[in-house]
Amino acid sequence: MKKNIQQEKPHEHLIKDAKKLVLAYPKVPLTVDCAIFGFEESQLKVLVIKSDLEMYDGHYSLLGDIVQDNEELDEAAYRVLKARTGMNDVFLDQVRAFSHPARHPGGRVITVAYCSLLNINHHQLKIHDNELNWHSVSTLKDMAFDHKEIVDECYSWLQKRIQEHPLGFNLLPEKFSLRELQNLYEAILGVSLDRRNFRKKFASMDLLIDINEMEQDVPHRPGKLYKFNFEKYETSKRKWIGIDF
Amino acid sequence: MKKNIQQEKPHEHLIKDAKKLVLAYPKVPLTVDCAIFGFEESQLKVLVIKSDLEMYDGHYSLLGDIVQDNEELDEAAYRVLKARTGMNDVFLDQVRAFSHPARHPGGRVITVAYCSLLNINHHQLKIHDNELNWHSVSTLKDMAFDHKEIVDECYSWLQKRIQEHPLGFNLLPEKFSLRELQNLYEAILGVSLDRRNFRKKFASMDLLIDINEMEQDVPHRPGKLYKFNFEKYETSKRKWIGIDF
DNA sequence: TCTTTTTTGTGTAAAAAATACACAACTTTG
DNA sequence: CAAAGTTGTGTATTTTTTACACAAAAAAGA
Repeated sequence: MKKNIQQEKPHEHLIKDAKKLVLAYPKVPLTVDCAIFGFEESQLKVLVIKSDLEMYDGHYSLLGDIVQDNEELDEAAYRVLKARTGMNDVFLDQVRAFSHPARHPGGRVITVAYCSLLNINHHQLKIHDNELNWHSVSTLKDMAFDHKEIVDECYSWLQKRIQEHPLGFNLLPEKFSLRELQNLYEAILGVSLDRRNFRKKFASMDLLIDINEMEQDVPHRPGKLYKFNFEKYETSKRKWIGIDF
Repeated sequence: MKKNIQQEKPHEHLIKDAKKLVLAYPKVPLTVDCAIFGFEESQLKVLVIKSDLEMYDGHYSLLGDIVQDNEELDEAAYRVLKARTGMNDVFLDQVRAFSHPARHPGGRVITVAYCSLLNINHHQLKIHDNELNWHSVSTLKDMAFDHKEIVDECYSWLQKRIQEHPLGFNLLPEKFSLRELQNLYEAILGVSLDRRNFRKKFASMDLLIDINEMEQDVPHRPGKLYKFNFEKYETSKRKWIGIDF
């Protein structure tokens, strides 16, 4: 009863013209939105701009733009970032796509959210624009579109990420004190941490370079300054195996 | 020198017609692709189908489809999943968007990748189609489009996720033995784990329900069967705070 | 210049978690 | 009934995490 006649390569069903196929696909408008975080006065801030849609008058929105033809999503996000901050070499990572059909009042627009981290005090950064400003993440509300949801998700993403990867250093100046570093972690995670254990933890990682400089112009005893050893980190990333939930 | 005249509400720049705005946006074809994982014979498998594009003749691709008008991405992914597996209540989560302009030979198509986990032996699941089959993840190569990259990324995502969340149970039958559970973790993480420590770990979590049944039809001493206590897990999710990289 | 305030910098003890490791009992198979 | 393969369990060691206190340094203000 074995059937030996195998119907190999049923060529009759194969599509020859891929271009024609794609031309028939429905298309949707696609944007990127960037949650650009900064750290100032021991607070996590996010860069927002007044919405230019009348129905969202007075509400803030994230920086975003249309994705251009033949532009990668990462490129588009980076373009938005560069256009508004003038900065290069900024940390940027995709978080996820948001696709609720009613998320944009003008009709269906799908957006891909990006999370970006930068040092607010960087010299290249010039937020002259009155409409553009740093807003404390904790007091943010009433944003345009679904941007509050996007910020919330990017913030959660950041909270998790910062515990597992050395992202936080993107928010600090190149040289920083252990107190600044701890303030950063406390602000982002929303917890207070034991100072001695915090320092011990970073000491045991051995990824901070003591540059033998002290803080300047602080209204108290200055602390030592450190740099993060990105090079060592890159070469010694360890893979953690464990089960914990 | 203080300027008191504030230009409040520059209404002249606000956009009234959001619909008109969106109509002017460029549009792109958008798809979803699902990396549907299953676990069989102590191996992680992924559901693949022969590509229907002539230029990818003989190559496998993931299951995917166009995102329809007014369809959410999650919906579209779920629709793909349901159409091919007939299954409901399947684990599904967005991984990320892939947007390389040359990723599709027919022109620009952006895709959003989803990761799905299901029990291969589930009774509703019927992979009759000759062209559709379970392929071992470890031996997968030469896929159509950028689907190998997508699978790799979904697999990495899964490896990380399974250590922090109880996803793995979606790949097992409702009742499973500790050996099956350990085989699953070992296969996905690609490591071997100490049996006693593995069991101790799960015992200490106290999330497995001993249902007082034994394995049937195994060619050796049968082990106890357990269920995962999803209810308890949901109510007792703990937030872990720590720094480790 | 002296006192107050604030912050830096450090160590140890206890608890918890992770790791390494071995043996007896059970079930099936032949 | 012997052999093979697997289940189920405990303890000792090491590592990691946590909790906790005090002296010294610098700045600010009197």
